[in-house]
Amino acid sequence: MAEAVGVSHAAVSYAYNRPDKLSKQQRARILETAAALGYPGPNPTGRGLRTGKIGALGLVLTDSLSYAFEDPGVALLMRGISEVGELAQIALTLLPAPLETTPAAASLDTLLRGVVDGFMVYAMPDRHPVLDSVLRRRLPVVTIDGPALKGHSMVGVDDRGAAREAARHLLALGHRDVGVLVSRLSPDGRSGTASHSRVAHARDRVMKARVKGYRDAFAEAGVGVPPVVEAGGFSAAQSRAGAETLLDTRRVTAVLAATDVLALALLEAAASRGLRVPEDLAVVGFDDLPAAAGAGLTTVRQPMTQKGQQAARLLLDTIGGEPGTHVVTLPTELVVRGSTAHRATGSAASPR
Amino acid sequence: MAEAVGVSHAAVSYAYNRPDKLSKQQRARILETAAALGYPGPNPTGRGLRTGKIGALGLVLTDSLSYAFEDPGVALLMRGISEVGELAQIALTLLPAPLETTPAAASLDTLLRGVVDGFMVYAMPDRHPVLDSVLRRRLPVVTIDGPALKGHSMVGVDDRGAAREAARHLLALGHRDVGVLVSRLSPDGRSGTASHSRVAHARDRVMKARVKGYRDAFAEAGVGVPPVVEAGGFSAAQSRAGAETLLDTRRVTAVLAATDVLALALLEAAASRGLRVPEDLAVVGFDDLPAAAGAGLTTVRQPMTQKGQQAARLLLDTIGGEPGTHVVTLPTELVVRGSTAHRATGSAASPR
DNA sequence: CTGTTAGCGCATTCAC
DNA sequence: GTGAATGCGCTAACAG
Repeated sequence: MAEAVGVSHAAVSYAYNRPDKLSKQQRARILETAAALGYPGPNPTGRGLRTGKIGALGLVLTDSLSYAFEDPGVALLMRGISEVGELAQIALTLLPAPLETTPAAASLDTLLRGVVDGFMVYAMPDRHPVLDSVLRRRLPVVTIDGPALKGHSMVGVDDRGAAREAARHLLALGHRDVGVLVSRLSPDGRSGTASHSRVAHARDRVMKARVKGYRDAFAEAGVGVPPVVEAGGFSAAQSRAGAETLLDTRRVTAVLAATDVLALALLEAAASRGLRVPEDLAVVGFDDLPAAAGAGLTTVRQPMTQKGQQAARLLLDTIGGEPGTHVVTLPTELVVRGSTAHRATGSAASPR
Repeated sequence: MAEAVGVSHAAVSYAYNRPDKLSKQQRARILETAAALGYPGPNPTGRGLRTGKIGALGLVLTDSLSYAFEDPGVALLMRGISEVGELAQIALTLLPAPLETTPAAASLDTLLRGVVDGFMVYAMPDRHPVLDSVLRRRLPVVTIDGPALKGHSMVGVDDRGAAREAARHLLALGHRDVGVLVSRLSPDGRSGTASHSRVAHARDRVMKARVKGYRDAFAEAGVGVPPVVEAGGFSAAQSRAGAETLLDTRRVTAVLAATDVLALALLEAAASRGLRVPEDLAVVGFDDLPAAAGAGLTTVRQPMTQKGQQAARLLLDTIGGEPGTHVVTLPTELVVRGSTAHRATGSAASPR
């Protein structure tokens, strides 16, 4: 420490944090000699230990971070978080929540060791062990898209209601042979047609809620339960494969894709086999990613950036000591574009 | 602390970090009572203070983080970093490097307070004050795409050489009336046609290097220096505006766009005014973003993900105590697609 | 205004 | 094997 240069220990601390508690010249001299000696200023770790505040928000993402960056939605979410974080001079720390197959000890390491003031948990399947780790830290937590954690805030949308509306749209257009395409119902890598039981036991709350919403609409309309095909994951390759599977095995005039990534893959798959959209195949997505507009995709818009903003604000408030458990539900909106702008005629696209 | 429950202070530390230095049952009992008492395990801040290692890499991004997520290249970079970081059980902390117009005190706060083991600095213009802050911390630093910092490693590509090749490609196709479109030469918000002097004093090294490369090729070919139009920033809106400006003010048969985002904006602008690509207008981009392939864009491929991987590895090595300053230059490659697959005829697209 | 004191939670010596 | 002492760098409270 630089107190060797004249003053005492605490004085230099004041020089940095409490300019008012020091004479102007004293402070100037301290800062000056600090610069001369190459003292980098108060050590953040020491300060953190003392104050209990680090200045970083943790964002816990499913599986590997490297996947997360493939998902355009995650970028929007982070963007929202950043906007709020920057204002508060707070950094954003990305914490991967490893696959459950990883050895337990190692898997929780990053979480348990993450130097943050609180956590935001995104897209975590039910019963994921990482939830326990996060809770164990006894820091403020905000979940995004659930799960609802007792005593913690949460932000999300009404996935079920929004999906219901998407399905109603298709039904109103006259579609009766409709397929449902989801990314994954549970993180076990399975793909293909999903049984009723698999849907019922799905651990991905969001996918499950959307499927439920779709079914609601079919039940209302007195139309039979639509078949559900699972891509097995979120990657572009898996999405494309799922789309192909659906088109190969089902005779449908329309598809309810539970995410835009799936819907976009479906559009490509349809094009590659010469299906016209929406004449031969109508497609509805979910999310309204930036790419959806360009592709003319009818989809459910959900405000990802706002989700991030809200989550960050909620977390910051909780860290700041504000009490209360908030559940924020953001609005969604069905955006009708070219991929469904057509009345179904009854001539279903047939399997290959 | 939980030593009230039987054993002493250090024992519980051993229980977590040195399983070998404790009897099996002792350790089991400690961990068990810890769980019962809800002890979250060693406090990361305390540990960090003691060991000097935090378990997080800082990524310093230009301007605001919220912008950063608009840039598809940043996502690829982060992806590469994450792949390496995850393996090492290291978190990634995003640090915004505020605009220079922000009050100095506040602007450096996040950097100086960031609790990380080292920094990766991306796309920082020359003489940006944030560089001083980073250096002041006396932590390991790796710059990505420069600037070269004495005593620190750096990873990048040969922007000038790659750009030269892109320009040669256009020249070989017979183009003589070529425009250059760049995002920004210096972070001062200026846009429009850039003077020779503005190019010479550009603070964005990457843009400057690419322009130089383009010019190299024109000099080689004995063709006059191409005009440079500056979009003024990286956003979609600015890119589009820059594209319009170029097409409005210059009579060109081809454009060298210094980034794919610009090239894609150009493609849209061209389409909206009925210009055929490549017949009326040839376009070459730079980066080879995922979207480039879909758009049939001829472009220079640079391995963004690998850049991230390399940077993270280099930083981890340095943190690990490995000495040496490395400069890693990754390879690039010209990818020819539809946007230039045509010989120029001499009939230049005319300004509106 | 200034200097002194105490401890934030931990990992690591060193004795036992 | 185990326990006790030391200090990582800092800030807040207090005494001058």
